[in-house]
Amino acid sequence: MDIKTTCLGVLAKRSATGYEIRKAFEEGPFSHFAEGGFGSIYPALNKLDADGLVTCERAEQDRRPDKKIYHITERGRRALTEALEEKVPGEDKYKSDLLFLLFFAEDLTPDHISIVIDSRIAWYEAKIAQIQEREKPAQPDGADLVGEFGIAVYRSALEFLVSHRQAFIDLAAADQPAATAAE
Amino acid sequence: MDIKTTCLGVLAKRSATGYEIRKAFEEGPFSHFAEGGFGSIYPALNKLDADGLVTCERAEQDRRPDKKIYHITERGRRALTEALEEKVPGEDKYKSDLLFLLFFAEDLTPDHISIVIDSRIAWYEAKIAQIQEREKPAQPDGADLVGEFGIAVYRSALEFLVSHRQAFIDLAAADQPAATAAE
DNA sequence: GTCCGCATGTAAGTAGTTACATGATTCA
DNA sequence: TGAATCATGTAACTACTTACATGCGGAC
Repeated sequence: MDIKTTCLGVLAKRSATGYEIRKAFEEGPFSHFAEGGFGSIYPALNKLDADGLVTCERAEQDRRPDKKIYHITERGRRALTEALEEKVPGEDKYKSDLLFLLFFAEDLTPDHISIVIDSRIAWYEAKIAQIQEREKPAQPDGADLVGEFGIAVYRSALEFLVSHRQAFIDLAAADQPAATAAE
Repeated sequence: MDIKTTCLGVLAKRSATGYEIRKAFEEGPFSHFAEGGFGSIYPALNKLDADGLVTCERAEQDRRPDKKIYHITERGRRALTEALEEKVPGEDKYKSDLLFLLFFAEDLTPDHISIVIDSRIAWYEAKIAQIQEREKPAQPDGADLVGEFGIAVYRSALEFLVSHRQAFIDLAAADQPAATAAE
């Protein structure tokens, strides 16, 4: 999804400033599939405004620069559903730097492999905890179900890493006899 | 990973032409985390050649245009390991269009949701089957372990979709009483 | 006789990242 | 006094995608 659509997605849930949209990309439930810095968010909001998909409300603040609170319009909502319905997302490339790296485990040092795997394990644990923090309502909505999806996938990745950690390290150790002997 | 590094990754496993690299991105074990069309592969190979990270062997062919078979050099191998060791991949954004779409299940039609979920289920099944086709050696290498990782993750995503398919469809149906009534 | 696979490339365009620029407030 | 948070933006750059250009061979 492009940055305009993801901004529209955040605004469909609640009105927000560019700054808040960025926080949503970093922390909230959007952090699992959206990203983007100020350099892409602000131009995107300006374009959405020009296209009439959002409106901009200027809010003066005490001893702070003005906020620009963006609200989604009816046309914006329609544009979002159209963007979502227009294509069936056929696949998700992992495009995972971790898998790419582990693919070449034989060519790396055991040290580096263990650092990488351990930090990823910690990251998965933190992510799962973060999603679980939000209490589940009796009647879950799309966001809740997507959160459960995330937990299921993160958990299986986490378990795999925990159980295969040593195997990857052994691979790295086995293929570097020269380096090990030299030191 | 950028296109130059992924090309280098393919060439680290075996020498190949630009055309074959693209096939590797589409079919082989690289298809899980690498992608790129001719428009990015050929310029990347030229740059790698200019930088001395690969060499280019011209192979004449019977009644066909010349092939350019690229081989990785020692410097290329070093550049690859350096690229892999230089940063610890801290996270993997799903950047998943599917999750983004399901997040807004309430705003979509039950029909669209079911099409999307069913096609994704079929895709996961095909992917898992494709990875399992390669027979496992007694002594698995990085590529084999990464394949198992992929299967574990795909399988948990698949199971989640199968078991929550109806819940997503119900969400879409529940929030569109006006549309349903109007028709 | 038309489409698919093999084979390589360029040019124009899109999208997004990174770095820069500004400035007040609050907390340690 | 220095860093972090709030707050918005621009300019330059990087990287990749899409469309175009060319052409033979083989299968249906």
